Amino acid sequence: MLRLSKLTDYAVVVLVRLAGMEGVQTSPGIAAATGIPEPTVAKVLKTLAAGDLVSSQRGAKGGYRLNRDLAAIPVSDVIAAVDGPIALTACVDGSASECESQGLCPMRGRWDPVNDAIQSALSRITLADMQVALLPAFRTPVAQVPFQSAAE
Amino acid sequence: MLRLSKLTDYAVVVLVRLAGMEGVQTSPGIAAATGIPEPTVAKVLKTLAAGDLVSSQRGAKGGYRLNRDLAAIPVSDVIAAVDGPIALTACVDGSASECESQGLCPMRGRWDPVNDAIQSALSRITLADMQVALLPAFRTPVAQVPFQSAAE
DNA sequence: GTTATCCGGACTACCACAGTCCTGATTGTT
DNA sequence: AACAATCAGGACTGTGGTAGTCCGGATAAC
Repeated sequence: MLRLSKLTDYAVVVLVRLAGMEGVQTSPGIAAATGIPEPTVAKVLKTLAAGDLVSSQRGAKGGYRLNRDLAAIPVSDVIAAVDGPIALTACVDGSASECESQGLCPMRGRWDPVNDAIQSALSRITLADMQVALLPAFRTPVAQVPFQSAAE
Repeated sequence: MLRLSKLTDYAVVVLVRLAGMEGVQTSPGIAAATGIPEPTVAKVLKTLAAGDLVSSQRGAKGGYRLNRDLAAIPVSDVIAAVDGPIALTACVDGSASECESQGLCPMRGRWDPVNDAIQSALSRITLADMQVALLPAFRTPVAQVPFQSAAE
């Protein structure tokens, strides 16, 4: 299923929100704006800060600020920051230390072309691309909106 | 991390092995040849049979046979057969039933372009491509095993 | 000094996957 | 006809990672 962590999705939402405002924004503020629970938002932001996607400012009146423009952030960067390096299988690159029986370990550099293809595909899609898909559905008041099955 | 299930990797190994022989092959035989535990091989083969990638023949002298050539099997098909439909997030396609608050569900059709890009990339890589990366490493130890089923 | 905020962990509950096993159904062989 | 070999389709359990929360400490504005 190629599962992608929910945190990564949250990260995209948070980053887009971060891009929409001027100054720094606080975790609680973003949480309120996005509907994502505050502790989770905080966790995501900390992760993104560690990945150099956002900058943080401590203390009162502190908050987070986007480092680059949305168009300069490929999805692969977000995934790498939140979920770690993009790799389909356990032992792909450097972690080829203990692959059971070294000789016939089924996993080899075999998935490398696949990894590369995915990495390449994800590098070409930026958050700006995802933002446009987000806009029509977003911005709608949380209230009302019985069932706006927009996507698809 | 875009984790891919181990079963999918096993599936590739099994399929490549299946392509290397002429007649039908049994689960125990493939298990011995690949080093993958027998029950796991059986499970993978059953899954692959359900996905129409291999055909099965019951009874004594039964076994499995590859349906298409390796070059005609894109990786995406294997992943879809083993891990289910390729989708990065939980609610992408039909499962848009209960996305928490319907109004501001962060996940939308937003990841669709990403999904499409990955799907497209995976469709262009076939098992034949992965086989070449496998060959040099394979063929080594554990050979010797005379798993030659009785008559052949 | 007080307050608001980020930092960096530790921590728990849960769910999907990995792997095994069991009971049938099918088919060739004796 | 009985037997043996094989696949079919489950159920089942242990483990690992993810999701989500929370706490004490550091930093900076007022």
